[in-house]
Amino acid sequence: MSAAREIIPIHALKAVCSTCSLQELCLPLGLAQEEMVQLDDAINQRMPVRRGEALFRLGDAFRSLYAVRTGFFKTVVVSEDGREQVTGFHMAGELMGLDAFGTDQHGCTAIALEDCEVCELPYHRLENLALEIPALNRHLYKLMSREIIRDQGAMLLLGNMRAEERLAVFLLNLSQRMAARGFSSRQFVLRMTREEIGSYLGMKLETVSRTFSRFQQDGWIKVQGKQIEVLDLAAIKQLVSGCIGLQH
Amino acid sequence: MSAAREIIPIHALKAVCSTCSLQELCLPLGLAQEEMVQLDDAINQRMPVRRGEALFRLGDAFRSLYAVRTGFFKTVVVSEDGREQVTGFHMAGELMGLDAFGTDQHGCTAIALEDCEVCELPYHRLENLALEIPALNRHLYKLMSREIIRDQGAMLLLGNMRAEERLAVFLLNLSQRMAARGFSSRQFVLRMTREEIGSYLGMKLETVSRTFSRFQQDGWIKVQGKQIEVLDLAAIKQLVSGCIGLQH
DNA sequence: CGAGGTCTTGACCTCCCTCAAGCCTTGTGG
DNA sequence: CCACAAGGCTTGAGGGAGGTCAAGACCTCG
Repeated sequence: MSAAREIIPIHALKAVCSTCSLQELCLPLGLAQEEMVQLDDAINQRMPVRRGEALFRLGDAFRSLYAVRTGFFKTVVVSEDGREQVTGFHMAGELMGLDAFGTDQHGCTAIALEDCEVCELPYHRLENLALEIPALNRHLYKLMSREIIRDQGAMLLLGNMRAEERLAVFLLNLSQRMAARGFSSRQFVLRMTREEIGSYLGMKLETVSRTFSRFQQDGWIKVQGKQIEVLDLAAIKQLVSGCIGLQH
Repeated sequence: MSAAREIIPIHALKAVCSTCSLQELCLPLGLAQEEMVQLDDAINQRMPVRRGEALFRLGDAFRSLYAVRTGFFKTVVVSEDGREQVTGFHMAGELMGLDAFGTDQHGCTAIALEDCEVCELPYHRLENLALEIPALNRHLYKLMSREIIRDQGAMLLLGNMRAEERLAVFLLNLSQRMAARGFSSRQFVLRMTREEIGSYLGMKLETVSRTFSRFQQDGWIKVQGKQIEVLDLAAIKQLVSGCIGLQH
């Protein structure tokens, strides 16, 4: 955790929102050009995080939000008796730490599933800037409420749906998020293990594996370890139709 | 709970935070006296909502947050195929609508489980006031992040815990929230049906009923329909120990 | 007082978990 | 560069928690 924070990029480039390719997906969405330049000043340079490292941990003092620039994170909540629940997977342009925004402690742990880069958004600067730029303040509200809605979708998924449906929702969601970032929506690599998928979806890793196999037998997908190819999107959508699922 | 309703002053005035008995639980928490008076101006008079009525519905234009003054609400998300997931129960001092804050549409439906009164907090006034009062703005952030954490606790509950544990967490949580409002933590009336409890906890109403019966056989609680008496709090806590659960 | 909603309880069944064995992939050190 | 270890994945067999279906009791409210 502390390791990550101390590493400084080699040619300390400052990340700038105003030229970032992710601006349509990330914090600056909807800001005017001049406001975005103000935001640039409030953001710390790109920080690398190595695979397996924690960006922050549950209970850490909350100082900053983080935006994923490249790579893939999971966030987890751990109960006292050691049960771990994955609460989300996060890719480029998505913010982490909103569950602690305005408080003094992080409410979950964020772990890099591959080598990543993040932008750091120090809270006090962001707060001050938000008070000056109403559009930014409103956008922060919006991002947080979107997170609430996402979590409520996850509750519906965990509370009401069967293993097949859960995994279908998961695949569809991932596929859509890949597409939104300009990657193929039909072929992608899972960055997380079966166990992590299972934890997120409330099922055991064996059930995840079996369900993948069944989807493959049905000709819906092709699975080769972490490599997924979607063959019959319509069939998967059919299964999920009527579910609310995991909008991100 | 119904007792609370009778406390209402007869000369129905404009709701004012600065004199409200719920201020410690509600929006004004942490504001200075003068700031609270400003907040008074931004709040609409008490609105009654009849049992069974919707305060707002999923998809409705978002115009206001609502604070429960008296009574009891559920919020639900309904998927297209009609599956209903209860996402929360809300009692005096708790805000509803945060999942839509800063957006233009409500993300869930809020239904009164008994005759209720709410305070309406129009968004545009709240937003303007928040830009003037940093403490209020920060408190709004905090309320939203608390909601996110609460939902993540629910995810852990739905994803990892067995029926017994879920119901124990539910009872404990309710008991604590009653206590925080000055009601008995040992005896209370469930305002929701078994089916609604089940929906919230991701189990069927029969399982809720059976689990209540088992708790009663074990001497942990006494159940008479909706009337619950907690007999052995320690045993229930024991069952829940190590779980994160549903902080509110 | 009766009707409809709510709750309890029983019997049965199914989906998913558990346990186990073996294979595959990845990374590391000789 | 290969070998081996360790973690990750798949698949099978069996069992159990909770779902489903059904019947009847109990409220509660018009």
